[in-house]
Amino acid sequence: MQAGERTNAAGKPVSNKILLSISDSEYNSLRPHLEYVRLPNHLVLHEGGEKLDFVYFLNRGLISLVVVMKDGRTAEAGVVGNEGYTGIPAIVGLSRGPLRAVVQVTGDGFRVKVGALQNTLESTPHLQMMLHRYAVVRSMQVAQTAACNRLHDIKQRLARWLLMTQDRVDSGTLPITHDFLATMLGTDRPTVSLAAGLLQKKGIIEYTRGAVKVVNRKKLEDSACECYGVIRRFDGELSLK
Amino acid sequence: MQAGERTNAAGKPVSNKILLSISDSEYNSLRPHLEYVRLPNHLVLHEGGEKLDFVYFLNRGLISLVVVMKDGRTAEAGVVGNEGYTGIPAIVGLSRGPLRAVVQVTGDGFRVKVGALQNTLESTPHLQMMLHRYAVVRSMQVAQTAACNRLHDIKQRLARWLLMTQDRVDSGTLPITHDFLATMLGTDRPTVSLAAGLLQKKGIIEYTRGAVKVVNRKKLEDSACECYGVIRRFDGELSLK
DNA sequence: AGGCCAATGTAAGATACCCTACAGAAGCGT
DNA sequence: ACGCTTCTGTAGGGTATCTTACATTGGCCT
Repeated sequence: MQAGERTNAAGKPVSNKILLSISDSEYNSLRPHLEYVRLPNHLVLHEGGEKLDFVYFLNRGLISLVVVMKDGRTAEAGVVGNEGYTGIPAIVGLSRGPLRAVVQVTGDGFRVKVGALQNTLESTPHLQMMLHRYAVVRSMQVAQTAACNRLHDIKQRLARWLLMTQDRVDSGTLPITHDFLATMLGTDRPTVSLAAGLLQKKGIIEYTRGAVKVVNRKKLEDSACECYGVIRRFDGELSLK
Repeated sequence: MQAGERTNAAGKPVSNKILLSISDSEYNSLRPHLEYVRLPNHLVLHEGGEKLDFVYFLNRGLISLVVVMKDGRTAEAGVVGNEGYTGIPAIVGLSRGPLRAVVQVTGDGFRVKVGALQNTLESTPHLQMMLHRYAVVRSMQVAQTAACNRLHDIKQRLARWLLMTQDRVDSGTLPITHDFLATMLGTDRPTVSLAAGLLQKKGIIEYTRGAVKVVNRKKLEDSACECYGVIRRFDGELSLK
């Protein structure tokens, strides 16, 4: 193990940015409670409205936060990568969260029981601040998404979504079906197929069954709305100070 | 002054729920920094992207939080009433916020310089927790709005918006123009006029120049999407614990 | 190879919404 | 009363999207 690397009690290495940003002593308070977890595609970490049992700190991969309406229609409200964690309501003492958290890109991370985290937080002010700050920054991202959902068309939103996702994946290929995209983008499958088909015709992406490959990143950025850049810049706020 | 009432240093009474919820000692720490302010319609408390100088605690009225795109189009991402405050980013040390905060319903409240609040917070853990909890709850509301903007049509959203606004106003009449509604709902004015005209034909609302009156609250609720109830219930989380 | 299921292509009709333009009406000041 | 400004009514064309339906394809299992 190299100097500066962190692991949990079982020796699993940490690459979550929040866990890496705190002091040794604060990290050691939390360390015994970190349980390593693999996060396979489409795993639901939390169902909207249910009790929050765990908070998840991601090492790799991507989690989608999704609002589910009564009729089953869905729309993504935000995403979480290794800069953050899921289960924000738990850190202010709320036992339930309204959003579905689902793995969008396979990865791994650590989970902590809500009670254990709450106990730990009393003696780890810096960690507490980082968790609160992340909550605020993500709220900004959600706000931008709210406006984007209203003001930008499906082609722009699809491009934005692909960019945001690709930023969290090592390879250039994303394991995604049109159907899944539809639930994220809050539309239906044919509409996604149509928009994706246009991007493909322009040589910006290529896709086969269940896999999208970004061919021309530059052009994809040109196809996206300003929201991609705006949201990306919010992430920068996390490393300030 | 009755027992249990609170005032600022100048004797102005407090009806903001957060300021009323904290202990005497914590309130007294903050009290010297509370400056009473009137909040007339359409006053912009904060422009998106600019420096956050003040945090505002509302007594009465309503503040809209609006995302402004580069081309000038806008959409509302959330609202603040006397249950909350504006300037959330400041409480986690961020100096700028992305949202425009504009007075939607005339009211009043108190403002505190960001620096003074940050200093005070170090010795007021309960206030700190209330501020953080409110930030999280509002984030839930914004997430619901994000999905609502995508999945529900203009009639439902208009009804929801009128309900949410009426909840913060004493009278049944809201001083609002269609044009202003359009910037909130992220659409154009004729679309608002059309939707409002339908509600009026059904005898649910009545309006004249710049004023909307809710005639049949019950039917208005039936016209709104589920998001009204969902968001309302989130507010309930603030009084728990 | 054959069969099956999931994923994608596509199309036609319906609808909602945007955009632009203009007319009418209400308030306000002089 | 007059004119100005702001607000609202409305219309018509264009576009994006939803809805539904069906055909086709690719991959996987046996």
